[in-house]
Amino acid sequence: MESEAPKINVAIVEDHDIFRKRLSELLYFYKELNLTLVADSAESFFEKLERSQDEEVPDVVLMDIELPGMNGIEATFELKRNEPEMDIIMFTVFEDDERIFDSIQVGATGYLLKDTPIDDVVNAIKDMKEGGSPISPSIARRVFDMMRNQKEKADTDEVPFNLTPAEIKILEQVIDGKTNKEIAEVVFLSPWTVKTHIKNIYKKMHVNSRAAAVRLALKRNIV
Amino acid sequence: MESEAPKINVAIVEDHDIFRKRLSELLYFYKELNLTLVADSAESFFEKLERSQDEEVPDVVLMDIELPGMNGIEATFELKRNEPEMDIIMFTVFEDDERIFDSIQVGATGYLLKDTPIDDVVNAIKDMKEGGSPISPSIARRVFDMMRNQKEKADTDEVPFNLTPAEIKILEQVIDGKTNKEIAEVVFLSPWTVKTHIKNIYKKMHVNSRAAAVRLALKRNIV
DNA sequence: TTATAAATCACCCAAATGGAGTATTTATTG
DNA sequence: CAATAAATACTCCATTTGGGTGATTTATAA
Repeated sequence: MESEAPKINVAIVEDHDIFRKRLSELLYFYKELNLTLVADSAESFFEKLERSQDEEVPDVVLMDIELPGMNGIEATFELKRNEPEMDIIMFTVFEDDERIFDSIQVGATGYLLKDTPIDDVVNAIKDMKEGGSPISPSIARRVFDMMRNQKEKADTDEVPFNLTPAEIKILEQVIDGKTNKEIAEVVFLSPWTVKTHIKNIYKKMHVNSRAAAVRLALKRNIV
Repeated sequence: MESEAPKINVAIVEDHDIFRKRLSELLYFYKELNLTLVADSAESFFEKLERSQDEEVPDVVLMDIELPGMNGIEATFELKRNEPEMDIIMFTVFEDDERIFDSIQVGATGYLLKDTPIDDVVNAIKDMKEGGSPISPSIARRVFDMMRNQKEKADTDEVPFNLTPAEIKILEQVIDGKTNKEIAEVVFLSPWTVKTHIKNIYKKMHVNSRAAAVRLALKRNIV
């Protein structure tokens, strides 16, 4: 009965040197885990992720929210776009509704405060791999509150993607089922420019196909 | 002042031998027209259309509704799908609401009874090329009536595409922005089957891209 | 029983798409 | 003035689509 379950690959993204080191050291003691990737910024995390071997790709990411450059929520947004199956725990000292709500929106699986004991963090990681969503109790309370009056939040969310006027114009054409070339003729732009706009639209809307963009745009009447 | 305007290319689709011949002969006398394509069925019409040179492609089609095999309304539906700029006059001896309504729906530009004098037919053709929609008076009356209580008709139209259960299932996946391959995995089918279904969906929905299909499906909540 | 519709799988090919870069110009705003 | 956002244009490349054709199986209706 050596290792029944495979080790869980864990990554840490944390800019605070002392906290990062301490967390790394502590996690080494847990044989169920395999610390494969440690970064001090979202940017370096993505770089390292690209270069990592298959067997080193993290299953779980402990993501600090307050990061220099790209913050943890943006990073999670990007990460879930490309690696939807990766579980991400947001780590923060703050517990404001905005951050909690946004984190959930962008696809975080868990949300822990930084004062969570290391044992609980490890349990959280294991819980997640079994389909759970570990959340610090104080955070959970906030989440429940938000759930109760989700209406306002939902309304706030109706002002979603900050599409520029040019992008909206092109998105409308996409919704009409036009090809890039056809759109280019309508708006008097080069097809390449149209393509660039569409790529930017995809990034902002968090999709990667016309069909998905149309669906989202109609759902949140951007039309 | 020879030929100010270019000749209008005209096609005839009519299975009744005598009527077709007579119409062809009469049209020859009109120098504004250029009879380039005469067929006795929708099928042969499409065949000939494919093989016709650029300068022979009809601008206007005189389409009989009562045809053996594919009827004139279906043929118009198909034709407008591929040649939206082509003007089609429906020709028939009947004047029932169903046929009139369907003809308009599939994109016919004009609707004439077969007893229309040849001069009027020629005028109808010229009218159409100037943006008009020639309609026999008795037909026009019916159309106006339909306009007045369009509500019922519109409701009837809300049950539009007879998609099969399998097709609906796949359309839902398309709406979710999935690729054919991804859909194939979800529904346990080969990607080729998925593709076949999607092609059939397009035909039924009268579209030719995922974006357009999604838009239509959402507009008429097929979801 | 013979059409007919539905569902399934397959191949070919041209066109369109999505993704990742690079680069210039023009506002706008701190 | 420098930094930033927006708009514009272009290249390369792999993947996906859309369209055409053809074929088999099953079920249902004429």
